[in-house]
Amino acid sequence: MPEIFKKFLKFDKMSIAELSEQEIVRRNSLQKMRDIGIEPYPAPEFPVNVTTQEIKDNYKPELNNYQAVIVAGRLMSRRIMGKASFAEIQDSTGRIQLYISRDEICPDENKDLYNEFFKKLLDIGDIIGIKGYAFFTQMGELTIHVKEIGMLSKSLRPLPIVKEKDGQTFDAVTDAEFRYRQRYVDLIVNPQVKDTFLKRTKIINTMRQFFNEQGYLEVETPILQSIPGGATARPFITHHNALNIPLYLRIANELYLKRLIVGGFDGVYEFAKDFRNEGMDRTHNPEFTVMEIYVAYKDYKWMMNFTEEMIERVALALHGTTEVQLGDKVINFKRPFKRVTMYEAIKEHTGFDIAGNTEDELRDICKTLGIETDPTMGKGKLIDEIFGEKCEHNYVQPTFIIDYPVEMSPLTKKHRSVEGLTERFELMVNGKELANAYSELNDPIDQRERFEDQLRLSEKGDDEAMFIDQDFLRALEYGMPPTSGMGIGIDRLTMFMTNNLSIQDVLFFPQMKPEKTAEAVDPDEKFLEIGIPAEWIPVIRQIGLKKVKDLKEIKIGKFFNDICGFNKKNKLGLNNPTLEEVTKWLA
RNA sequence: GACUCAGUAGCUCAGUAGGUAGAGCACAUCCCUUUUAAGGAUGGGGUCCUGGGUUCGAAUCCCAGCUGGGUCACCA
Repeated sequence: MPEIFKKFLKFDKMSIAELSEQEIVRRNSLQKMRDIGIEPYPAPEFPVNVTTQEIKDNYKPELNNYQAVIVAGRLMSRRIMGKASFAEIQDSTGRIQLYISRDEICPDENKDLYNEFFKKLLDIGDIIGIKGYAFFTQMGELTIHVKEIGMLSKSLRPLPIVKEKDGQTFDAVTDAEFRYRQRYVDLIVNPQVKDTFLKRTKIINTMRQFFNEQGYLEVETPILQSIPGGATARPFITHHNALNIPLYLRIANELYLKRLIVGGFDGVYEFAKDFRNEGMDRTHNPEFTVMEIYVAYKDYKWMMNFTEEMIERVALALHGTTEVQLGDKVINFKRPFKRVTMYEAIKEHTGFDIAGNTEDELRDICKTLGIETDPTMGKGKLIDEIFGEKCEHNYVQPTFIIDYPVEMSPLTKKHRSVEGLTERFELMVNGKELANAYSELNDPIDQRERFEDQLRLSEKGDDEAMFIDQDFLRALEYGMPPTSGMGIGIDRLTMFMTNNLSIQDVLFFPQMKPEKTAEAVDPDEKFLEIGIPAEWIPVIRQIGLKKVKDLKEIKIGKFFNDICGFNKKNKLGLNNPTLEEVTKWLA
């Protein structure tokens, strides 16, 4: 029997033809463990009493502490030297070395636990539990001297092997597709990935604590909305069967939070997943996290102070300093942040003072600056274009851009002193918008007119103009106190705070195209039924024909060539069938 | 959506003016009681992303597609 087929014959499960050599070895080990009485997936709890990090932080030989530790983790490397071995396990806090001596874990005559279980049946990636004591090796490495070792979970798939020495990493898994589709593997083998996500949670916890200290209330509002309001974006649409109505995944939660301010809360906030059916790139994922907060009796100037205090606090909580590395730049989140009006920004970066300019004048300015326009653009849109093209990218250090044109801000209160503007700010960091805030529009008549303006835009073909939310207007008509609200992109904030330039690196599971699922494989019997000799079945599977049905769709000549070619190429030594025989198989 | 780069062993990657597919780690077998990214020896493992085309011959050249990355466009 040719070597190549031995692995296929050990199993008769239908999927076995798909397995790599190493996966087959591991499945064999799994069975052998059971044969010698070791359950590879035991049920009882395993009473861990310490983490590897705690031992590293606190072990002192002179104190003689950590002499009865119980730790559990994933086996990450192994160096076997006869009757003694070194290995590393990794728990949620890091890695630690193990020292295992044959005669200590096998005090009796039977040395199977060491010779069979540890040396042969255990694999890198298996999850084990150990009992032992801490000590330093002659090389000065903190190590656990193992007294007992036990199986907690068998790993059937080989992990990528990543090695490291003196901070230098070897053979790191860098393939983006692999890392995002199998984030669980990324987390196991790339420690800095875990760190990013720990920081992400710390950012959220710091913000939450900041809000709660001031007595603001964390709330939840609907994700399924019948009118997707509060922002301009294309929504995802779904359908509710019982009500037989379309529902939309929220693009924002603004209008619901304001309803709660109407209802009498002084401050409400929500960490919210929003969904937008638009393009994906380094800074956009279809679902993303936003924190929105609304505080009664405040205005946007108060909110600027509040926002910079919050962000400075986050930076300090994470880094102990306000200076944060981002790519080749250092961003300083020390408050106060610079404040620049939109008109000042445009004047500074283009030389044009556009205050009081008409739409036609703005259009001419755009032409001079080389900015493309189209006739549907109104005054606000033109100003927004100029800012976006010529100014935005210049604001690397945190800067509040304030006082936006009214046309771009349908939910914002009109400016207290300047005609045509609103009381709005955006916080720019590294040339990107990080936060957006207003003095909220609470005049229900003005709000209705703004919605109607949006409706007209929609009728002109702008598919992103806002819908009119009649219930929201009804709420405003009961009276909403003067309120300031702010929204901040948590994914972007995390990118800035963790020095990641892609949103995919701050989301555990970024959106990907679905993987093609491997086709099921017909079992041997199906192939035998149509007269194919057993020794040819693996060959047929290897050339990509997984099902008997596939054989009906292939040309006989190609099939004949392929299987004989495979036989020759791999030196299987099989006797090639005749063309007549093959024709019968496929008949 | 446009342009562009990439896809070779479980992982990281070589490779060829078209001519039998390579390394390191991992894996298997054997030797070794304090090793350090990797002790020594031997060995197994590939639909070179998929499908067409050119050719005596394609992993390599051409076309199309799939998946991913980057840039741009669109968009908060």
